[in-house]
Formats: sequence, C-alpha cells, structure tokens
Amino acid sequence: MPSAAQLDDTMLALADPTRRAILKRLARGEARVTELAAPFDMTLNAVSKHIRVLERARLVNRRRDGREHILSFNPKPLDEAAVWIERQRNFWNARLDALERALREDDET
Amino acid sequence: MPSAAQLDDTMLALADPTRRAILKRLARGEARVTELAAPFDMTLNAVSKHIRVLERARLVNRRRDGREHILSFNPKPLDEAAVWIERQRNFWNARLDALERALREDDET
DNA sequence: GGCATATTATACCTTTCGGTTGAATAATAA
DNA sequence: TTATTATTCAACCGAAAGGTATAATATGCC
Repeated sequence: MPSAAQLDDTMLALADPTRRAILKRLARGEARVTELAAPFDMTLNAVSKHIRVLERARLVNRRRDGREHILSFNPKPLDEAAVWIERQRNFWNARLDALERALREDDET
Repeated sequence: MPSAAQLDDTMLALADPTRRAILKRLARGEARVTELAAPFDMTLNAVSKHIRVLERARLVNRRRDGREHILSFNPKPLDEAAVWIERQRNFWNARLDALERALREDDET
C-alpha cells in the first residue's frame, strides 16, 4: 500500500521529460551523473537536481565509487504507480459492466 | 503514441492527492463540481482549479446542464501513462534476464 | 604538493502550483 | 423582478519547480 506522499513523489518525478529520459536510460543499466547529463542541453547542475528528484521518489539509487556517483534504477515505485492506475481503470470498467447489465435487464422486461 | 507533453500533463495531474481522490470518485460515475468539492477541506474555488488541471490532462470531460457542470472520467490518458510505465519495466526485466543468461553461460564453462 | 575531474552546495531568478478572497456570470426559484 | 444557487474569473500570496552561475568539496593523477 503506497502512501499518498510516495505516489505524489513518484508521479511528480515522472511528470518531466528530462527525468523520464534519465529513467529510461537507467532501466538499461547503471550510469554516472556525467553520463546521464551528456544528452541534455542543460547544466550538469540541472541534471544533478533532476536526479535528486528521482531519488526522493526512490526511483533511483546512488552508490559512490571514489569521486563518481553511480546511479541505478529501482522499479518498485513504478510498480506502485501502475497499481494505482490499474485500480482506477478497474473501477471504471466495473461501472461500465454494471451499466451494461442494467441495460440488458431492461431489455428483458 | 502519447506525446511527451501529454505525459507531462497526465503525470502532473496525478501527482496530487486531491486530484487523485477526484479521479477516484469520477471513475465511479459523473458528478457536479459541488459534489466533487464536498469531501475536501478547501475552497470550492481550489477544487475548481484542480478540476481544470485534470481537464488539461484530458482525464476529465466537462458537460454543461443548465448552471451545473457535470464532470466525467476519461481513462485514455491513464492508459497511456500505464503503457509508459510498463515499457520501462520491460526494459528493466529484459536487462535482468540477459544478466541471468550471462551468469548461466559462465557456469557452464 | 598541485592540478584536473566528478559532483554537490548556495544563491539567485522566473514561472508555476496550490491555496485564499472577493467579484462576475449564468441559471433557477420565489 | 429579486434572490439564491452553481460556477468561474481575477488578483493576490507563499512555496516549490526548473533553470543558471559560481563556489565548495572530494577524489584521482602527475
């Protein structure tokens, strides 16, 4: 059961194209900060901040190897977000099913 | 193929507990603005703004009936968000599978 | 030691967020 | 017509987002 605050953090982290791109990259394997920053037309500092947002959401873990910080992907919060989304979809579908049932009953009278 | 901007809007809309609660309510059926606002300890105006954010993300549709605005749930952007999340998870799992295969091959030598 | 490299910290700026209050608009009811 | 009800609009506020430039902190290398 993901807390509301955890979902807030996760969704917020996903609500930015730079951060989604970083995650995409990390889903394929670890990387250092500089490597992650390379594709982007912004300061290393800005990317560093984006990484911190991803860390706050626990989507990214940091390990230090000398002066290099090595980032890795943690899918767990993504799972929790997916569960929330799936649940709403289920409620929605259940409602449509009930509506359909009701219409069918109506037909039979 | 959801545009980056569409995903931005969707994720941002989901990154707030009030808006998630509103969506949850709407997944069970339409409601008016006042009805949606009732459970929350904030101004009707604030809720009205949250609804606008949900509309911008196309998660909510508005229909007018006299002076009442009737809001309904649109699951489409939720589907697109789920697809994005699922895709990252797949990349991640593929990577783990490859790692496992590599380890197994190593065993056989 | 001294210099280059990897990364964060701090301070600052502009825009957006989430909320408020108070006024405007539109539709219904008396 | 005059209230009352449903909703938005507009202005404002403090806090956070997303970016910059510059300084600080480690670590690695000669």
